[in-house]
Amino acid sequence: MITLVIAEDHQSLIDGIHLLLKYDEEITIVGIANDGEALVELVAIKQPDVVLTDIKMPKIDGIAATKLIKKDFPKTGIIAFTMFDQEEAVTQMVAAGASGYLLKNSPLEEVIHAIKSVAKGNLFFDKGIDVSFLNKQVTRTATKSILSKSEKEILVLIGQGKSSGEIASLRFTSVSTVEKHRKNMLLKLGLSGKGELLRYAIEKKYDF
Amino acid sequence: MITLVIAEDHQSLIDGIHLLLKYDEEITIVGIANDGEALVELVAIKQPDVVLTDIKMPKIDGIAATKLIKKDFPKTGIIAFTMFDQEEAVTQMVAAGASGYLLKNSPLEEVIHAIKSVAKGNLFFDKGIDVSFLNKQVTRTATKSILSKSEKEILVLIGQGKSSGEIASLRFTSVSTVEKHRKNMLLKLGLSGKGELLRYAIEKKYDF
DNA sequence: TAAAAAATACCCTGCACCGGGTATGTTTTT
DNA sequence: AAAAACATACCCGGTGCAGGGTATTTTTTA
Repeated sequence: MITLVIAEDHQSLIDGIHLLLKYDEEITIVGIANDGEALVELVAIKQPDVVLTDIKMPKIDGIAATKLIKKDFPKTGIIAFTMFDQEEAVTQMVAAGASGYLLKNSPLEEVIHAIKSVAKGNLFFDKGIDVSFLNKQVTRTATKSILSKSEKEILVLIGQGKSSGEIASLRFTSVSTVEKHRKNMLLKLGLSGKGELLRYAIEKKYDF
Repeated sequence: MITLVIAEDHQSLIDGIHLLLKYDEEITIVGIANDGEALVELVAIKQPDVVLTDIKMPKIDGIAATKLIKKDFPKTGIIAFTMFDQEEAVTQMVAAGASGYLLKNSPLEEVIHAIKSVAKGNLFFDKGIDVSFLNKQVTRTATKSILSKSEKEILVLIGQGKSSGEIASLRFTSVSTVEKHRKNMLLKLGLSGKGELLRYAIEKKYDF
């Protein structure tokens, strides 16, 4: 018997999975959460074999929730169930400790395959996912640079529509510093042009 | 017997609805589309009683598809099934001719209620929807200004990260004209500031 | 057909951001 | 302890866009 906890903010999809697993002998749903915070608490109580979770969720997103769960319950198998097939989302979920990645535009039966596969300790990736870059991850670990703490803070503020001047005031630094961080981010992210940082900030925020 | 066509780009949700309606005596699914274009074609062939459609879809979005369907088959009941509860999305769907509006974070059983209700000729709105503004629509019709054709085209290009110069080349007009349209849009939309048009363009594009 | 709206195009000012540097102190990693 | 990364702060030049106008032609609506 495989025990399962689902985290997903669309009740309709949860109901669909419920119907699907209703007559399945192997899998039992032992809990449902509508946001990341509830998920982490629920896992601590129920300690399920497998967790199926969305990435974009209220309060805590799926990536952060996965990290928290894996820290306390490393043997829990976690499957991401989302509509985003972007490389970065997959990479971050895998880095957080996920064992599987499912797309919402795949048939619902895939959910069963994924759960059973992950419960056995295997990995499961949707066929729509390009896993080739997971090798690159090793290479990338060196280049993993991504953004520093200050840069991330500034990026969030940019996403909120703040100007460099406003950001400088909020962070008690000079405008020069903020602009320097902006330029460094553009370099790191391989972007160029006036609005591209704002675009990046908005899209990242909205995606997961 | 109620005949139903579903349009939705997430196969998993379609499968869920399928399971739900499998043993329902009243409703039969006569077709499924994964994008707006396929939906319009399918409706012309099957002429269903009710259509359940997402708003955000490839090729043609749900709003445009609804208008096309209503033009040729006005007696078809159309229900929007989406995760957006924003006033503008609801208003536009209703203006396009939709008879119902369901949210994806509602229980799946609501789908049955909505379909049966709309099949009888009634309207059905999810309880999560604030319908109070639907009265305002009358008032708004005068102020319906929204954006003109050229303005919308330019807004889409802005959302794609194009600069005013690039947009001018693409549209074979002068930069002055593009900038004039930008300023008019800022006024119409009540926005101000450097990145706000880009932000608006990106958020609208992602929402529906 | 007259009036309103949209599309076209230009003027000027000013500012926020980009692209390229340089520099220095701190923190983190090796 | 040495090297690398980060955070801080400044310089200059250039440009794209906002904010404020004005004006003409075409299209749409009343």
